[in-house]
Amino acid sequence: MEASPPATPNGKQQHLLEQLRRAAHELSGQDLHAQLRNTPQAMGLATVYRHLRQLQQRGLVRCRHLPSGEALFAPTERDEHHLTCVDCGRTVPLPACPMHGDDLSPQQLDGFQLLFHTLEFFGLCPLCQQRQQG
Amino acid sequence: MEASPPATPNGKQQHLLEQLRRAAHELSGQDLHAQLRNTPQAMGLATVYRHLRQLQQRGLVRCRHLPSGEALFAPTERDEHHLTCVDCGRTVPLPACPMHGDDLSPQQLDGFQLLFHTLEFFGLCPLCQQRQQG
DNA sequence: GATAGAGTGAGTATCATTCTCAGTCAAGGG
DNA sequence: CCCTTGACTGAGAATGATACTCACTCTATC
Ligand SMILES: [Mn+2]
Ligand SMILES: [Mn+2]
Ligand SMILES: [Zn+2]
Ligand SMILES: [Zn+2]
Repeated sequence: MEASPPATPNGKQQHLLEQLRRAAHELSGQDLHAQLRNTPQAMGLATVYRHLRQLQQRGLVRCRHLPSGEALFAPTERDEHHLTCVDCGRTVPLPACPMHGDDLSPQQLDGFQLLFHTLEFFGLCPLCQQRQQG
Repeated sequence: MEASPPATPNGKQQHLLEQLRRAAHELSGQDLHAQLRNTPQAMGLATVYRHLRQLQQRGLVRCRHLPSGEALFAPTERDEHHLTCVDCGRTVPLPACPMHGDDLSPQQLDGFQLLFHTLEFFGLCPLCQQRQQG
C-alpha cells in the first residue's frame, strides 16, 4: 500500500506539524486530511486526529472552537487570537496578543507546567449590529 | 401536556439563565437538561440548546470546550478562567481573570460591539509531569 | 526467520448538538 | 365566538466531528 518507505520514526507527525506551520491560517482536521490527499504524505483521518492530539499534549499545537462547532488548529508559536461575531460567525484576527506576555504567577500555576493559552473575544460585527437595529 | 400556563413570554429561557447563575460551576447542555427534569421548568434538549445559543448571542452566556469535546456554559458576569491539563484533562479555576479588565483598543475592536471573552490556559499538571518522567 | 513493538488506515461507533415538523398556545380581527 | 397568525415547544431523526477497532505492515532485535 505504501510506495515509499517511512523515512524516520514519527515522519508523518512531523509532516503534519510542518503543514500547519506552513499554512497561512488555522486548519481543521478535515482540512489537513484533505490537503495531504494525493501527496506522498497522505494519511488517514484517524492518523490526522491522533497526531493532532499528541502534538497538543506536547504543547506544539493549539486549537479553538468556532461557534459552528468545528475546531481549528494552529502551531502554538503563532500567538494569534480573534474577534468573532456571535451572530454571523465572522472572525477577524487581532493584530497582537492582548496579554503581551503577562504570564501566570507561580501561585496561579499551582504546579502546572504551562504550555499555551487560548484567548478569544466575542461580540457583534458592524453588519449584525445594523441588522438588529433596523 | 402543560399543566400550568406559561406565566410570561420567554419564561423558559429566563429559568435556564437563572439555573446557570445559581449553579456553583459551569454546566453542559446535557447537565442543564438533566437538572430541570422533573421540575416545573423541564424543557426538551432542543430547547435547552436553542436558548443557550440565543443567550450567547445576547452576551449573557459564554461557553468553553473541554478537550473531551463537551461544551460548558457559564453566565458572562462570572469572569472565570481555567488551567487545564492536556494529558489527564483535570481543570482548576484561576483565582482571578489575568486580563484584569484590559480591554481591546477601538482600533482592535474594528467596529465590533464586544460582549465577552474566553481565556484558557493549558499545560501539564504535577501528576502528569511525574508520570512522563518516571 | 521468529518475535515484539510501533505506526497506520478503512471502517465503524460514539455522542453532543442541530434539524424537522407537527402540536400547542396567545393574541387579534372580524 | 370562530379563525388566522406567529411564537414557542419537544420527540425523534439527522448530522458531523472525533475516537475506537483491529488487522496489517515495517523495523529492530535476537
Ligand atoms: Mn496569546
Ligand atoms: Mn476574563
Ligand atoms: Zn456578524
Ligand atoms: Zn494531568
